[in-house]
Amino acid sequence: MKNAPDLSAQIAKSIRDAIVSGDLPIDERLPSEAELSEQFAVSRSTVREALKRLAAQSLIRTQRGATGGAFVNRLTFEQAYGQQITTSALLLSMNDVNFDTACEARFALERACAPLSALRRTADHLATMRAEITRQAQPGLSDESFCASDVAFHRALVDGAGNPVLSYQLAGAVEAIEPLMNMITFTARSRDHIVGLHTAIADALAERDAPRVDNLLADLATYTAQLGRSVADAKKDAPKSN
Amino acid sequence: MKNAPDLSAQIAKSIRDAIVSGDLPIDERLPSEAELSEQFAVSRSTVREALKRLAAQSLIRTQRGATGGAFVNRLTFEQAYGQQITTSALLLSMNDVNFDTACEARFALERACAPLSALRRTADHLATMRAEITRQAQPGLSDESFCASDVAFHRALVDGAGNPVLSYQLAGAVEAIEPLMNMITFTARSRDHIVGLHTAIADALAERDAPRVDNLLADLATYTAQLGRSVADAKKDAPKSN
DNA sequence: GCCAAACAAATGTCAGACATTTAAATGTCT
DNA sequence: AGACATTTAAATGTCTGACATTTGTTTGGC
Repeated sequence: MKNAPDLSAQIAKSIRDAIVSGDLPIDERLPSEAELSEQFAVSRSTVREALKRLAAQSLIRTQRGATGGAFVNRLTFEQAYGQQITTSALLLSMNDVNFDTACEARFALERACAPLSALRRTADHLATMRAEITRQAQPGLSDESFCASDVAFHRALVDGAGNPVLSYQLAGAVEAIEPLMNMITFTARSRDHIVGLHTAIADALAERDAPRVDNLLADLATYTAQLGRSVADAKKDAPKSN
Repeated sequence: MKNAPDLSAQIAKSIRDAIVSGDLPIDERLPSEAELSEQFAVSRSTVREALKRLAAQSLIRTQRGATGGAFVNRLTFEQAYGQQITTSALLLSMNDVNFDTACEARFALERACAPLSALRRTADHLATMRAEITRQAQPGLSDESFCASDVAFHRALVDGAGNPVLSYQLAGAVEAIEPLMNMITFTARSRDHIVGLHTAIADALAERDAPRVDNLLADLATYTAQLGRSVADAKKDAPKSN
């Protein structure tokens, strides 16, 4: 019944627990690989594999040299963002999550930020949003760049809420959808529509008009879902041109 | 300028990119460690360290034996939940995120789910919620168990939205706050109040009354934030009894 | 045809060596 | 004494080769 995990996994778990429980405080140096291999009564390679596992989760960082070693790493919001985004993107693509579902989740969460963002957004956030809107309106822009700018716009909106935890949680929802959106071809007309909504959202945020932001986001959600559906339909009509 | 990363990190990145880009499809077998070490012109240990990194991210799984090897792993929602929760919990504790901030994020996101949950919740979700309410009302319950039940209640609410992506994103927000909530002492009166709100929320969901759910969640958010603040104040008055 | 034994291929583990990096200790010159 | 160069030591990074273990496949005997 028990599926005995590898030694390296066991050791990684042991150290991970010590970190999570706060037993090993931030920036604390772990014993050297040689010492760990003695403590756990395994070879150095096994210890190293365990440490690499922890490093992959950003739980530790390693330094070479005389005063080097493995140190408990303070997980920064930046690092957590990165992990969140890759995990989310992978989750979506590997489980064939349809655009509708991802879109619904994204806009539901984003609307949750809207009131706070209307309250707290700074001039900086507004400036970022307007800059992205300008980029989005440029004629020669590729679909990919358009999507990237879209993400940046929404990131600014979310960051405007001034709550780093919220920004972190939203990172996955907002960014992971980008690959899915990249499959959409944005016509000039649809771009116009989106840019119009973005402008209206920025204006409403400028006036700190939370309800209007909410309404506009709802409109944008509906419109985006429509775009996605039209792509899905087109695919159904002409399947596998390969 | 260039901070050359370790070979094992480079190789991990290389393989990770191949997986993320879809170049290596799900359940595809990677070359054996010996073959990889030839391809990348490094030793087997280095390859193994790279593979352990990927395993720590649930990107691959390994099997021993004749037809064994490393396989591209389908990231399940379950696995992603787990990663999300540990990362979120660590992020909060390591960055001394205050209760207010985490609480605000949590309830903002949860309120985003409310309308969808009112629309789609099944009898099952309601039953789970009512069962947790019953548990929460038991007199002898420890604070820890009370918190755990609280989390379960809110998980059911979120799951009621019937959007797995939403559930995934919320997992971090809802569960990671548990350690912070565990620092609160729940008096009989505060438990009564919370149980009352939970009951009202379940009732409103039963009637699919989205606006009422939203209002009640707002009340709960306010009340929870108050509780947290009182704990923080008490700490400020009597610092470091140690 | 079936069962057991041998085989083969893969990961898991170990031991020891050497390479590289880095900070600290030491030595030397002014 | 202070500045600079050199040596040293400790740690991680990498390589090599071996053996252990697991597991599917093949083979052989009946």
